[in-house]
Amino acid sequence: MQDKNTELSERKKAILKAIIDTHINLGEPVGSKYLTQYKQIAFSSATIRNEMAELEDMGYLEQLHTSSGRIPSELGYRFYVDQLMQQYRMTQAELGELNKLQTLKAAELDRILDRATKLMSMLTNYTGVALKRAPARQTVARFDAMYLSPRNFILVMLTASGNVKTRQVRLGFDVSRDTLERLTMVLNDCIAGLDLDGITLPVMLDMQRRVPDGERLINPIISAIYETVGEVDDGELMFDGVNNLLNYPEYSDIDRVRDMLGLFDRQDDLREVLSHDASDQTNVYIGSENSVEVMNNSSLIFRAVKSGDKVIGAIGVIGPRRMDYSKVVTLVDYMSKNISSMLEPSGLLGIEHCQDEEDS
Amino acid sequence: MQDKNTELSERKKAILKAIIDTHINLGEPVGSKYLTQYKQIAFSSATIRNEMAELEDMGYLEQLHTSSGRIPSELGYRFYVDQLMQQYRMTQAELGELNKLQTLKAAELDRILDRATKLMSMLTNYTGVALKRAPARQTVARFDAMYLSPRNFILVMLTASGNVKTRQVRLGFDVSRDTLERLTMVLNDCIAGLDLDGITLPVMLDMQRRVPDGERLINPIISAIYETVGEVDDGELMFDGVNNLLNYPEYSDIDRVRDMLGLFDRQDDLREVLSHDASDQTNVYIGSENSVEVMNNSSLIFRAVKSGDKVIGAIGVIGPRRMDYSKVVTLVDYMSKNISSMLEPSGLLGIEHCQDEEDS
DNA sequence: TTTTAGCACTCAAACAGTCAGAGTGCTAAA
DNA sequence: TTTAGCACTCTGACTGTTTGAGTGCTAAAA
Repeated sequence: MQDKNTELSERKKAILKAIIDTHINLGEPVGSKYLTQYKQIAFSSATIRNEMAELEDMGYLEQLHTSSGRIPSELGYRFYVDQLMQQYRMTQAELGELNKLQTLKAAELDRILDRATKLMSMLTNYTGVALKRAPARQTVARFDAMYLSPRNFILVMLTASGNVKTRQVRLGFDVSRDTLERLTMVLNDCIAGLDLDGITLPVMLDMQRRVPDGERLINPIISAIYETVGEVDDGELMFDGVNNLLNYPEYSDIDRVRDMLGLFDRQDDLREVLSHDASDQTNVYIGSENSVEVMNNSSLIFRAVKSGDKVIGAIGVIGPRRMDYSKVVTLVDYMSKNISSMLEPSGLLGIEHCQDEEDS
Repeated sequence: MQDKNTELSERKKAILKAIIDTHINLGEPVGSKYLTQYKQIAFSSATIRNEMAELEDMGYLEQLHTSSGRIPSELGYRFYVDQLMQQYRMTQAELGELNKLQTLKAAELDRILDRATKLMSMLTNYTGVALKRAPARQTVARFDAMYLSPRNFILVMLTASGNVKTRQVRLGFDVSRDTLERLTMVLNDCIAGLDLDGITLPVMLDMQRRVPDGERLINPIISAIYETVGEVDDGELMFDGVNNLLNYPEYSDIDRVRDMLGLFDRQDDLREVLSHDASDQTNVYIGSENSVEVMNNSSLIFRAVKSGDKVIGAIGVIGPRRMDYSKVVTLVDYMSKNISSMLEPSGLLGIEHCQDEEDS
């Protein structure tokens, strides 16, 4: 066992890099003989073998059994990501696809992230993920109502974070257009800006007094609001291209597939990870560096998406441990910056003191 | 080969039923000896063997190899579903879960179907699917706008089919509240009720004249409308519990899993099937009765969901061919009727001649 | 001192052979 | 018409063998 502090020699680095590069490509253990074809490594297989043995002692490589080639260990991948891999150069086609996102410049964040996720999965052939963060507390900033018929209307709610939620309300009795208008006014007046706990009995009684038919009307409205806004909303998780993973032999085991599908189904683990970073860098979690157990054989690369200084989400890619780190890091980087630049802070949360101005 | 027209003897029916019941339970070929434990079949294994051989000749059973037990053929399942299986009795727990859906009585169809899908997958342990049909032509019945800031507002569109779509619009210049109000009025006046092809140049020019700042304002608005309403919308497909399927040995083959995930990913095949039935009955597609090739080893049970006479969607379950038909048919039946009854026609599409009344 | 050729060694994967067990079809007796 | 019994078939589990890829080590070459 050699001293860990020893810097790796250039030759060792070259060999390690070559091993990881080919393993990422082919997915199989790499043997000493195979490496002789690289012109950067002009030595016999025997020499390479010695180096490989040392690299294994140092913890950068692993062997499945005595007579198999080597595969990179997590430490190996880590070193590769930190120091070895070369900058990926995006193709024109890739740049073109990525820049298409600009078309959605004026659209909602949901839509942007959704498209971005699809794009990432398409360009990388892994699974694209994105998280839209939920604000700490959901409050409705503004109410509006759309009259349909005497017993039907649509309640439109704009949350403080700039989301729009709608909810159809059906009543057992008739309501006039005027009443509806009055209702919107009172809602904006009394409970806009309050979080759900703020809607106390006195508030409700007050509203009931101020709206015609209030005794019958207010209660169903409030519960509609509760249902819609109060939905457990820890942030929306999106993903695309889960079945891309099935093309990699790493996921040919049915249990692995079950694990991954479960991960995407339950969502909470991923959400936890993705929302737990506000830094201005691209995170690379290799295998078990991630605390989520079912991801121990996968890697996750993601980066926060910001609007100004505010983290409003994250976008990333999940794939096998032997992922094309160079390419994925570059793409995630570019994509995240791209989206962030699309979201000038004035745009998305630009609700200007709407409450004060509202009342007639 | 016996005459197919011959009615099956009672004994044959009992044996066939027993075979299918146990195969559905255990998932393995059923042998003659195993069947002797049923008290309804009080014969020796030799007798049963003879009957089984005949049932195979008649096409109801199949054998994987000479010395294996029998499994039901598609014809066998068909006969079972049509004549043999007994009525499933829902448990109290199941009924309770199903009836919980009533809480959403006043909610949108999306929400109802989404919950219903989850419920179906949960109760059956297969995959629940639902389709919300798209109307023949998407038109916006009503516009509304919510002012956020001088350069930001939210456009709320109510489609003719009762859906609400929202779209944030960000402008490069300031717009006043009054202008926005005027804009809504003009939109409702000029293009509400029109389908997208109806928005011709003259119409747009007219609108530009009638709104302050119209030359700059109308164009981005129209393209926002196009983008939002014109999205390819063949009906929304939802599903839940895809990974339930992984628990069945039928799907332990990675290619099968890939096929199924692809089916849910592409959506169009399923959408095609689910939207192609307006009957008042529960459809049972066994294996290759379904034209979708990747579903040849699965079964699909679904039923249209109606609002009055109008078919507005469908709900169903996908599972392995040896599905618990009795249970699933009963649940799908109940669920579909339940939802249909929640949607009195007056409720969901109850927009009453809104266009005429609108103008000031 | 470093590199390399060569050789013995190890292990997985593919293949063939054997065996037990489950289930069958058929025949002859009940 | 039913059934006991037997010969037969096929799968799956297990074993042993072979092949080939790749290794570590040693001794010679550079």
